[in-house]
Amino acid sequence: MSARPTLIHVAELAGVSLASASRALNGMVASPETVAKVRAAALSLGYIPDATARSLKLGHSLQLAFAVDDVGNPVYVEMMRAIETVVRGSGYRLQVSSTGTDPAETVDLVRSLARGYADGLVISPLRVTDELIVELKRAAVPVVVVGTLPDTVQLDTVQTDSARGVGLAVAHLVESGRRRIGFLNGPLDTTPGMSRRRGFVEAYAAHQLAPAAGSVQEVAADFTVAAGRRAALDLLSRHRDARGALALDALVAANDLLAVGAIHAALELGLQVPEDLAVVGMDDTELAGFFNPGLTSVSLGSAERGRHAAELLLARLSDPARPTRRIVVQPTLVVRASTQTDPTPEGTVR
Amino acid sequence: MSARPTLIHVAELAGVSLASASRALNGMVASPETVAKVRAAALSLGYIPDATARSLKLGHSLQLAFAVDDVGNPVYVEMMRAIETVVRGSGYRLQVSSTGTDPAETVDLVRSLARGYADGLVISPLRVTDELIVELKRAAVPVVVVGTLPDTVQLDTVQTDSARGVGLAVAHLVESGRRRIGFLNGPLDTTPGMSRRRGFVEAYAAHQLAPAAGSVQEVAADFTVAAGRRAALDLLSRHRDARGALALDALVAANDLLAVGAIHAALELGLQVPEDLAVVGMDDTELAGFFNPGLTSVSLGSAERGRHAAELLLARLSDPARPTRRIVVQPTLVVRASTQTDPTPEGTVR
DNA sequence: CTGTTAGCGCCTTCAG
DNA sequence: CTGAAGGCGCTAACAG
Repeated sequence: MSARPTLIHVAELAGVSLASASRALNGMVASPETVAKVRAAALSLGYIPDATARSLKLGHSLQLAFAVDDVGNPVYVEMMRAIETVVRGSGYRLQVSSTGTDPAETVDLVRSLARGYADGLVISPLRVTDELIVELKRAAVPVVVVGTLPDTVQLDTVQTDSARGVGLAVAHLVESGRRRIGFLNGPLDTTPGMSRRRGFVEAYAAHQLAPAAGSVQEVAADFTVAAGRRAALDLLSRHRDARGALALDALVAANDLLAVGAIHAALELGLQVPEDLAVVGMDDTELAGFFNPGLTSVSLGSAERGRHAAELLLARLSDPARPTRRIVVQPTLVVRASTQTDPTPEGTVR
Repeated sequence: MSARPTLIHVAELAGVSLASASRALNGMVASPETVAKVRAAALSLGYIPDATARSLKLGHSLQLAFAVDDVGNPVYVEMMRAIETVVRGSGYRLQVSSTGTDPAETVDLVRSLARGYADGLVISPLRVTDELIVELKRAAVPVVVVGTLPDTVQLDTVQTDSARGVGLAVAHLVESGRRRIGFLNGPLDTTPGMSRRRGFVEAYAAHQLAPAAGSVQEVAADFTVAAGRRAALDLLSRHRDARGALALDALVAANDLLAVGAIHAALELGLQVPEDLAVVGMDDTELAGFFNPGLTSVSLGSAERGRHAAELLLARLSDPARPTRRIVVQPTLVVRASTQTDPTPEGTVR
């Protein structure tokens, strides 16, 4: 393999100058025969323009980035699809980065991404550290945050009221006749974990639910099915008496993955869902619709949030001076079989 | 906002030369006081080095790319995690691109990605067109393909024998006493679709299964749950007589997503899984383990394939001249509740 | 240890 | 319509 051909080689082979070659390939003014010669030369050499050099010269890369903690979570996949739908056609390409749970990694990623590799960034961080905020603000390219930030931070933001979402879940369970409601949360050092906990505590008080013996709250190690199963196993065994009777009749999980883990745990313990234990998830991901039993879930409008985020980013890209916006998407409840004991489960598959 | 500070501004403010500023920031030889001055200047200006310029000069970006048709498919998530595990620590960062089903998009992506934005690429394409192969071969950076390529193509490759995988599934069902086995495939213009079909036809012949009335094969529109449900609905209704009796007692699905869709369809029709219909998936994704009922699935070693792909890529990066390798990962069967009528379903959650 | 200089590959005025 | 020349921001020789 010889070295990659550059525009110089193409120009030489075509017998024209570098400038003419560039113009010919980019559709600028050039005589038809020059275009033909240059095209032929480029083809025979297998010439591909260097994106890096192009970006440096042009000042943009036509790439946008979407950064999340865990692409394995379907909620981010839905967001990504929505973002991509908006972005496509505007000439940008989207690339996804999975940052992992380490906040330092996220900061690191933002730093490098936001300086050259992408023209804009949508980020949905689980853990918002001060350092991350600093980095987000000084990023060289526009950043849109999907999630909650301190009010003082001036950044385009799309958020949801997940505390209210938990409230919807609890209210639905209370209406369905459940009173001994447990809460399966994710890590408390995350923004979603914090706000969901607040939502649960408030709802618990509002409905005057009596605290059971032992805490009805359990914190999973992360927002995954495996962690949800383990935490649910702990929570459920803690609330079982010697005869195996369960002191809990419902569970609100902080997201669908945890909810699925919880259902799995319940089934392992020989419990029936929803008869013995009703389960509500959050995010209303595709998973909720096709799981068995169908999972009642609080939609946090992930697709809508993604769409808004992409639109905000595009808008800022075309007008860097526009005032920052903060969009709030309201949660809605989607009822399925996991909380319905009557015989008509809503076999919806979307 | 003023223009972004460059290294020149830092150097000026620190009262040193451009070169010294560069050296000071990159930890090259420099006097302690120079380092201090430059650091201070950089900090006060909020200087961030331009990644594009750096890449152009250095000739590499320290970024690797993983391109798949649909990041929504958990099999790719597992591959990605494995790749990331290998790549991390070698100094590269991984970015993911979801190309969508359009082969032209994929070609386009390879073209741009493989010229500047990344130093290497792992790609797992569903549809391998001649044009894609051409593009893969002429890519300016090393490419590793996860999937099957024509034998003549000289590229590092990691593949699996999915035809044999289908064979394992059919054999298991036959051993479990099933004889009227249907096949739920993905699109036939995809590499996996083609090879799985071959596997099914061969297995069908090998076990001397009698063809039922009407085709026992059905092709879903794509490899998703929704498409699987729809196709399964078609297939199952076609094999039901007027009294509702099912002429099929088992289904092999081309991946876990289709299998889940099929189970959903079966339940909608009032069938019991596995009593009325046993279902086998492929890929043995996390989904298979926590679905209800647990999904028997043929593992195609997605994590292992990802690991191999990453290692091949790293190896080629450090030695571009090494001979190309072709690694084959063998499928294995993982039995769970969806094919077991006896009362001990293997509630495994991994 | 430091400053000067020459590019990385490309696009784009500016003259011709 | 074409060619020559000047950078985009950075790093790596090369002298001093």
